[in-house]
Amino acid sequence: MDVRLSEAEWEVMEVLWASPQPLTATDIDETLSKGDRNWSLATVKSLLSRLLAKQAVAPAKDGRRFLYSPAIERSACVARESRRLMDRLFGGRLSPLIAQLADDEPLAADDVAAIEKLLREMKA
Amino acid sequence: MDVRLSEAEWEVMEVLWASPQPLTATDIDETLSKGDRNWSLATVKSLLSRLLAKQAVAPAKDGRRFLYSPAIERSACVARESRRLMDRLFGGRLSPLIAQLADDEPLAADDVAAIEKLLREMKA
DNA sequence: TCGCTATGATTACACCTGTAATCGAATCGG
DNA sequence: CCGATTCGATTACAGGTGTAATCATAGCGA
Repeated sequence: MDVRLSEAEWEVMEVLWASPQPLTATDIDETLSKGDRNWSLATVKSLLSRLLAKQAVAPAKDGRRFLYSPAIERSACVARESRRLMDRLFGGRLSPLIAQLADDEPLAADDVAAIEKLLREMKA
Repeated sequence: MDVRLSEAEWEVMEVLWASPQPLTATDIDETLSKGDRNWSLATVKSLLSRLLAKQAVAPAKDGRRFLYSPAIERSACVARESRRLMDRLFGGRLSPLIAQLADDEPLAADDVAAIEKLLREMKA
């Protein structure tokens, strides 16, 4: 349940999360090759093995091969990572995080609007 | 310049960043022992060696031992880590990050107020 | 002066990570 | 039916990480 993903494992999970269908190792490799990642198929299979070991993906036998689908939710993983960072670097407060990021690079106008909307909804 | 810190290294750096004075390895070990971290002095010294190797801390000889002070800025490290996470998990947008964290656990009222203030200042 | 102690340096070592090669079995094409 | 291909599984291997023991040495206390 408490799964920690390495960065390379994340990349594989992102492909699975983005797909409505279970995928084969080859599918995943091809999708990744279209991005900036250019791993060998063997590498992708290694990562899948590790993800299987930590039960982050679920295998379904399809003849001689496997179809893989995510066994954990992206939102849960994202929540855990975000919270870790916020706790570790900002003492669990959100506003310094925002200040930091906004200071680093000005926010897009629609991003600001989205945040304001969030705050309004939160109060309701 | 482009320093990546491991989590254990971060803990050591936090102690140095929090101190107005350079510290000895023993000082750092004692400070950490007061927290939840309970490393042996040897461990702290190992971490200091690694931080020296990546030039994240600066040593000043003080007789037979060293006084250590940070050689990189906390804000720069924090900015880099925050941005990495935002890019990796939220496509570089801030609002989904906030939505995620707020959804995960309601924000403190004063945190909300701080964010509103930030937004107002940003527009000015 | 001489052993004890504190200190940085060196070495250790298991586990994680990125990145893959290889192996053995299954299958497909001919 | 046989060789080529395709899979998953196993193994590899260097570099990072957490955690520390050990070593050499320089000074402190008696």
